[in-house]
Amino acid sequence: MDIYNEIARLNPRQKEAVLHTEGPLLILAGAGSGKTRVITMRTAYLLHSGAPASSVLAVTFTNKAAREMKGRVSAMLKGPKNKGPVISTFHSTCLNILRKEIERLGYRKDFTIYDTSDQLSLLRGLLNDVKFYDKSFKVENVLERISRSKNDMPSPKNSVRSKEDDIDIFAGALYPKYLEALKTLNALDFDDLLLLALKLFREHPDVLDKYRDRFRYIMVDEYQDTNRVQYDFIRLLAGERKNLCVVGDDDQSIYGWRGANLGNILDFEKDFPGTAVVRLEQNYRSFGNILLAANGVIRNNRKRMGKALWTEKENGPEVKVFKAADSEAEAKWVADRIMQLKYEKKLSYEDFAVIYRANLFSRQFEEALRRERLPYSVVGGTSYFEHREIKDLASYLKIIANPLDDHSLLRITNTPKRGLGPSAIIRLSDFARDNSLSLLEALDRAGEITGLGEKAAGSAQRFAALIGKYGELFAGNKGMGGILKDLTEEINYRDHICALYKTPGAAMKRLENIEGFVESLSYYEKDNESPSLHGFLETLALTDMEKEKEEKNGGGITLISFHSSKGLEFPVVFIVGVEEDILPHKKSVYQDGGLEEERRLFYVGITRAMKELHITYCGRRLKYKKDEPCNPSRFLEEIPEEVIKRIEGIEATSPDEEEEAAREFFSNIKKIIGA
DNA sequence: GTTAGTTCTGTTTTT
DNA sequence: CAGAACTAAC
Repeated sequence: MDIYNEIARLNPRQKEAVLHTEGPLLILAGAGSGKTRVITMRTAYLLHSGAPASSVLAVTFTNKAAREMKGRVSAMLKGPKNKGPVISTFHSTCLNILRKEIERLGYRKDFTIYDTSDQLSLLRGLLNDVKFYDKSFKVENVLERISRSKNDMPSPKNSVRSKEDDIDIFAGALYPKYLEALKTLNALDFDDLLLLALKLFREHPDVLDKYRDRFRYIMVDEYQDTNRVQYDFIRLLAGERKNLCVVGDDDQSIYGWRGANLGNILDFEKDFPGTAVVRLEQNYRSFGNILLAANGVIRNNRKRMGKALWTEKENGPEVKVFKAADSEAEAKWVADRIMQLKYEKKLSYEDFAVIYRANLFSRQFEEALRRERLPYSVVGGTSYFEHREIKDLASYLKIIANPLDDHSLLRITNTPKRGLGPSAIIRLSDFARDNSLSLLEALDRAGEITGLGEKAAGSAQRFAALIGKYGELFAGNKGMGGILKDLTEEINYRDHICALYKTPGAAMKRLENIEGFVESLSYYEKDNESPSLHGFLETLALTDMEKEKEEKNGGGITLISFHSSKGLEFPVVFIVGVEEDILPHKKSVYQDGGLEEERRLFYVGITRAMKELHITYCGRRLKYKKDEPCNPSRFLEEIPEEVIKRIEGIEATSPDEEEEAAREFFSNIKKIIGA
């Protein structure tokens, strides 16, 4: 049997994790400890020892992780090519359940999913009719609070709501309105997907039983990133059987700001008595010195399970710490160093990564690399779905798929212009409200509205008819790409875009995006067994459309943020901008647990490196407009000095910072006295 | 309904 | 400084 051979090649800890199939299991998988290998093999072993594939559920956070795991599992189960286990993200797992059962909760089945930008614009609209709207509250912050309260619902474990500030109170006041709005729009936001699935389990034991009976073995990846709702969901699903295996690394929890609850992993043993804990501490990725640096840093965190990576590999070169005069010098040094190493060690560009705290830092490195003609690609940044034209077209599809979605309809009633300005819209929405109609129905019956001009009424009715017509066309579920294309032509969207963007280049780009969007619908249709408009919209909302990204990532040196780098590895890593106020980010220092999370971020960065690690910081840096001196990060001192080799840049730190400060001081005084 | 001018604010990001 | 987001004026 092949699988036993494979298992025999594992280290003792790994083996233990793979062979433990019944009862709760916590795998603390350090960076580079062969985690993916263990969980795929564990899955294979489960199936091999007789568990039906459909009884195994593996939940991940990202589509990427799910895809990767699926690929590796199916490669391992080369024999019978029948259906594998269910491997999907939290959100799509819940969505699949809701699609079948949501009517139990009094929702309609044809709901649509609102992404963050939908949520924001919905909130903006709501904000306008709220009294105490303090403009210093940003919609984003309000949404964050709302989402937060959705995610850490009070429960015995965290009922203490210590800090309540004005935004909290405000968000609290808005919360019910927001929920109500979503409900009437027949829409769910991302949080709802999880929350409602949980509600379903809580309120309908028969449904819960059904799924408990089906999923007998559950695995959760990146468990340190789970929030309260996810925790409850999983715990319920695992039920009495508790064949629950969670895999994670408390030291790599870097999404606390998004609601991840480190307590979930720290308290797992308490919550599931009899848990077997397996620590995977042997690292197969990095040279010794890199691990010494990583351990040295992370050791300073108090809230953790405790774990130290070790390796059989040699120590390798020291960690280079470079102090640059300024950010330009930093970028140039990195570029030069890459050229040199590439040549010396015969590496390829793909072997290098530059890791920074915030995406905006990518710029200086892009410039330096471009100057030296080194190929690179930037990971992250604004997604293509943020583009207005994509959102417009998506809104068309949404209202077609979900006739109750007033909000999406609102976005496009006058896009492109069809003579339905604000006053007409107000009349229409009033009419809808007074007669408890959806906005679309109101448009259809615009003729009955007193005070609405004939022209506007006609336009509204024509528009409603258009939506109705395409509703029927799309209901056929075939040739949807073509139908969408017809739609864009019928509404003259092309002209709209050309009028909007004056430069031909910009307009061209937008038009290409539109074409791309139509293509992605056609592609979805071809790729899917039973395609539907709803299905497409779900894919749109729930997947990152990785193909797009991968095409964009044309190889070369990788420029990436700490957050996105998690899970990746590179032979040579440069961690840049390791300065106070940047790496422990200025704002993080005040949040509780903030500093420790920043430290974990640094730890994640360090452990990406396989062979060589470089850390850089600047003596001074352009901040907004001013050139300000900066200090090395406090985390640097936590790296054991013996693994470090310091390199000083040319002493360009102005020999007398004091003199400069003095000069500034005097010029300020001059200003004050009005000289 | 658009356009130009003004103010403000600068993390991390998946679903 | 640069980009977004909001306002005021055409």
